[in-house]
Amino acid sequence: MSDQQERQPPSRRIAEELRAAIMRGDLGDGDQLPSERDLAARYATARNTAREALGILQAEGLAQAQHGRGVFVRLRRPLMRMGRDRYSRRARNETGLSPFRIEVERQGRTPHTECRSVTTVQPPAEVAQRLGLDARQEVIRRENWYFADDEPMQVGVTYIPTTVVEGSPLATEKKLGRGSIYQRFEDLGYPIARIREELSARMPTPEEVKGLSIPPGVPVIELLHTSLDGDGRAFEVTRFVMRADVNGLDYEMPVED
Amino acid sequence: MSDQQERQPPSRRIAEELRAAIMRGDLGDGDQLPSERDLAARYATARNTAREALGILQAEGLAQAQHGRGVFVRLRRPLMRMGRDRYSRRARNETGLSPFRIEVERQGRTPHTECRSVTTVQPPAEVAQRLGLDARQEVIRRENWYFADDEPMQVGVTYIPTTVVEGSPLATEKKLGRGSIYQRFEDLGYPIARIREELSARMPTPEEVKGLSIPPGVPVIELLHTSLDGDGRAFEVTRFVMRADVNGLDYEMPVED
DNA sequence: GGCGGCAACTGGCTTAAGCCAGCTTCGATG
DNA sequence: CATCGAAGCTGGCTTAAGCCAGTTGCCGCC
Repeated sequence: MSDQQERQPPSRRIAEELRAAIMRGDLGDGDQLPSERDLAARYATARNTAREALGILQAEGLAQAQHGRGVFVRLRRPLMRMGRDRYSRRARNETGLSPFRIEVERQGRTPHTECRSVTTVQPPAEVAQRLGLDARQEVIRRENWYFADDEPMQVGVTYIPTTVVEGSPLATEKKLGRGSIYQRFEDLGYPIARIREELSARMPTPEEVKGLSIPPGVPVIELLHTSLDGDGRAFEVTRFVMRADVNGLDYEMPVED
Repeated sequence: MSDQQERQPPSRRIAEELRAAIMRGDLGDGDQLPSERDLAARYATARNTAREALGILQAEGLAQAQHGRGVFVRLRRPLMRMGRDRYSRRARNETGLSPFRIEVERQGRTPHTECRSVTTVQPPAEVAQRLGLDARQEVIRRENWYFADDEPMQVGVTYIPTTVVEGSPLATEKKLGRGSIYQRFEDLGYPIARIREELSARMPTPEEVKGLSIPPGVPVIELLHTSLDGDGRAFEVTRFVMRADVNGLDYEMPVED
């Protein structure tokens, strides 16, 4: 044991040894870690100290506890690659699918989307700004949940100026039938030509943990998407919250001069 | 107290009440939370139970403990917006600066970059793949650390095929003098024309926590960047690890057909 | 062979008590 | 007025013990 290790409190030292075992591959995806009681005996320490060590690994996203079963190395999962191409007309025309469905099917899973509400609201300030609206102007708010094999992957809250969707089922209906929302915008005279995507990452709120079934130690990616037509008009803003253990972004694009 | 709250263990209920106070704005950025001992007295509970509650908020990125001082609401900081424009020749020519420096100065802070090593290595598999190399072919590896006002913001490990930088200080020198690495690539016959950026988010490793001074409950954004020239040749791959509390990405781009 | 119950495993969470170490504030002294 | 030391605040961490609740495996019985 190195000098640095010697000075560490036992909970951190135990965590360090378990982490090293995971990193070396001695403990692989899905493998069970020693129990709290087992570690306590093995390291001649209190059960709570061992439990603290396991908690450190969970907070780092390396392990996941299951009540009554044990603590397991968290599975590293293939990420869904969400990219610019998901908005392309070619992708839409070839498959008739929305960007999310394309990617889920690419992974051999069954996509399923659920619109949970359609309301008329005043937009958040950052949304109003991107839509070029006065904050008092109301917009249509659609809340969509995205699943793969019944597993929640992300949630998207879409804001659309009422003028864009007057008379369209987009303004009133949860169920829109098959096809992409962007085909509908095109039919309404708003063909998507440019997008802006602003990304950040943070820890999920308890509501997001619950709604998206996010394991401990897993952050979310927050993606603020703006759609613009050929004239540069923003006609839709969507705030996505994506589980970071199953979602990634993948952009390929020219460098502007 | 609602039925749901009534059934929650005390540590979660205390956390919930503190979280609500933060969300309501009753506790603002930088405000001190009640101490462990104070909460224990107030809720007639054990100090460790109160401590557990504060730990929940730290894990969510809402609070930060300081040894001997207290627990404080974590500051929400303005994000540096890293985007496609950071690679543009116009931005480079107008400022003579690298993309990182442009953004730090935009925030009124002092940028500072430090190359910590230049070595020749065999690339990781995912890097070899993106550079179109056999994994046995060696590449130049440069490790750069990026600071704003002496605060570490991100680290980037750059891989460049040796053929691209033969005879260039890029292959051998830590200090490159003023100007952008992409100007040097242009001078070497590799003008950047396209980029690919693959993004994900995760919790940082202990080494990253230490090196980047990441507060608890703050994830990192991992950005795998590939630079391509006009012929579609990849000439550089950089893996960035960015503190998610101070970095965000911001892309505006045409939708491809 | 299937089913149910029980024992033994597991994690979830609390308690009371304690000691260590960092930081802040206040009072005494020069 | 400045400095230093002590007291009192703070968080870091452990201990021993305990009880609750979920899961699993095994054994007995039908």
